[in-house]
Amino acid sequence: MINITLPDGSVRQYESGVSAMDIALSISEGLARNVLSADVNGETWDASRAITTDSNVKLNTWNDKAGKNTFWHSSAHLFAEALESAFPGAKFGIGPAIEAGFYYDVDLGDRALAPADLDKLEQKMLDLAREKNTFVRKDVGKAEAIAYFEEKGDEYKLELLEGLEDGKITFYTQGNFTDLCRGPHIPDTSPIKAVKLTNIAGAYWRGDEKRKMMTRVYGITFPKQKELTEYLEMIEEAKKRDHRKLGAELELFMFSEKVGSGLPLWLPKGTQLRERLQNYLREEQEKSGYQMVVTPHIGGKALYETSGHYAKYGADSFQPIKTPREGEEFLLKPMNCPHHCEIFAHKPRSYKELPLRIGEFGTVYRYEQAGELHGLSRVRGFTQDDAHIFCTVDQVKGEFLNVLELTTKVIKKMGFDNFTAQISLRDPATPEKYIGSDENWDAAEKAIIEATSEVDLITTTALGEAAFYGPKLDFMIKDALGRSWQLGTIQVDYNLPERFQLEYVGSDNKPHRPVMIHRAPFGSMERFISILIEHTAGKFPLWLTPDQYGMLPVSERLIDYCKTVETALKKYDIRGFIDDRNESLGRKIRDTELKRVPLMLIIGDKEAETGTVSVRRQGLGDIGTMTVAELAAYVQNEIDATEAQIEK
RNA sequence: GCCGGUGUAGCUCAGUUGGCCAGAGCAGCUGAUUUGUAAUCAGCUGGUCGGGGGUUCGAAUCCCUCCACCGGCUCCA
Repeated sequence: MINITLPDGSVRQYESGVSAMDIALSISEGLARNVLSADVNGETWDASRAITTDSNVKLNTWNDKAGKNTFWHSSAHLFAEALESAFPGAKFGIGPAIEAGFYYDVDLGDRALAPADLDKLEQKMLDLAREKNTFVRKDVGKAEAIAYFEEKGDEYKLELLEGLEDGKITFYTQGNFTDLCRGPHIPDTSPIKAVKLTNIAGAYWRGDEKRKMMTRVYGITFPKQKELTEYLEMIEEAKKRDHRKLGAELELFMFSEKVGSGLPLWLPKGTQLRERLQNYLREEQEKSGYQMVVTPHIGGKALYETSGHYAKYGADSFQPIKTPREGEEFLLKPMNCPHHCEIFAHKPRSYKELPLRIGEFGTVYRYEQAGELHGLSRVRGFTQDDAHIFCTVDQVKGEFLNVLELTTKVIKKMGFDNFTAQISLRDPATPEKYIGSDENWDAAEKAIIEATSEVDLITTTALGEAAFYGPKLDFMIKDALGRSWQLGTIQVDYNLPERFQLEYVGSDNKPHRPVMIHRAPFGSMERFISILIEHTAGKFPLWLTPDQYGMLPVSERLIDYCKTVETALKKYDIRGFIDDRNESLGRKIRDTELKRVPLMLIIGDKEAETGTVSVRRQGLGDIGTMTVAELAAYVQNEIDATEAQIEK
């Protein structure tokens, strides 16, 4: 008998060789029907695989991430089976599960896959799924595995086999398809009830552009048709919210071929939004002890030689700007840190000044590859909500706490409630890859871990993801559609203080090297706004939106009254515009609704006589007649409610 | 940067077996209308068909090349 420990801590006894499926059956038949795979001592296994030692077992269903992964990976095999039956002789690369669904890289030789083929393949997958074929795991020797794929003529699988150790190779077979695969898989194909092949794209074999371009087919599957429908609706909604589309419609920003790709031009509405956001961040940072600075958009080449960036990135960056005088060269600044280092270095610093927090909305330019550019999320010129904190090793933890508190607050204020972070540490196996002393690294890593554990923040830890110059923390948020986005970072840096020979005088009257912390909670204004647009679908919070109201007179003769209301609202810091076009009220409402202006103030003779406005809320409709003072209270109340939300 | 796709008016889109002056709706302008909770009516303006080169009697349509954008790949100090 062996002891099986379940996630709730309960321990049950079973015969050795029991499978996760058997365990599920012993609990309930319903559970057994839903089991897709099981985590056995932290490793995901087939539900049918025999367990022979005392183990911790967690049963994975569709509701678990691991369950979905198993489901989608098995779906990739099902796709491969369908593809092979339609295109005999197809060769297969890799076919993993991804965040949403799966893909499979295939080589069809001279044949091409057309979108019309996808419909047929989806149907074929459903037909095969209904056959309820079991996924059969088989251990194979390396020689046998090689013989199988040589016979099949699949050089990709042969190449994958080269990297695998004899004795650890497994095949999985379902129906007529056998694949080299570590597994695990779902018990059989029958739970796959809804299939959508979403996209065909090119992808290099092993991500190497010198190697063959394969055809990558993306797909997603579900145990219920309804879930597929919902997923497709979500994709549609995402398309509607695309910040590139909304940015153009709401006249927030534009691009010009003449100005250059990846260089956004901010239009008046977008500028209002962005400045309001910056002002808010600036105020919050000043409250947290930051001092704002402004530095130029270019810097002498020597600055980047000192920082080391020129050696590392110079060739792939915007090339130096030359002056009429011989030999002078400047670079567009790709980051603000060297400038801030110079600010630190401009006078002798005392330990009493630390932590010294230098902040800047610093515009930087990076020559991103042409194919990388994407709306506002990936651009060549952008503004970081940047700051550099110069402090002692002992102060690192406190500064992390300070930044975490600040970031949490501003992210909440923007209306995001799903906020997490990833801690990136050294890979302990390769200490030679990192600069800085072990003691400093240990202290900083410990400080980050402690700081994150002291605040209410869900974190994951990734070993080996640290930069060579220090550990870091990356912020992630989920938007209204459940999509994850990476925002900014906090990064400890031992490198630049060294390179710039930065020093402060300690209480011992001796020079010491400060630690530098880079931090940009949003990452960049551009990228953050792109996320905010998609999160809110262009319906920005009342405090932030460019126009809070549109005033819509029923007739042109009411424009004078509108102007008196406008003046009155200005006194309450409520902003908006008067739609004085000679158009019907219906037309004005429609246009204002589409512009996502939150409040429509409808002005007719009744309102003019009684000194009121009739208020319509975007997306909701008429919410009643108010005086200016009542409207001001309504607006203030909503803004205060946002603040109250943050305090929670 | 690589693979594939797309590029016609400010926007959304018609228009290719190569053939009269390249079309529509919306937007814009002008006029009429003075409007009560999601599009008032009429007239008018607007395009070197992404740029350049070529084939042809003739090119939006065929070829070459460059650019931009889209979907991926790789990359992201």
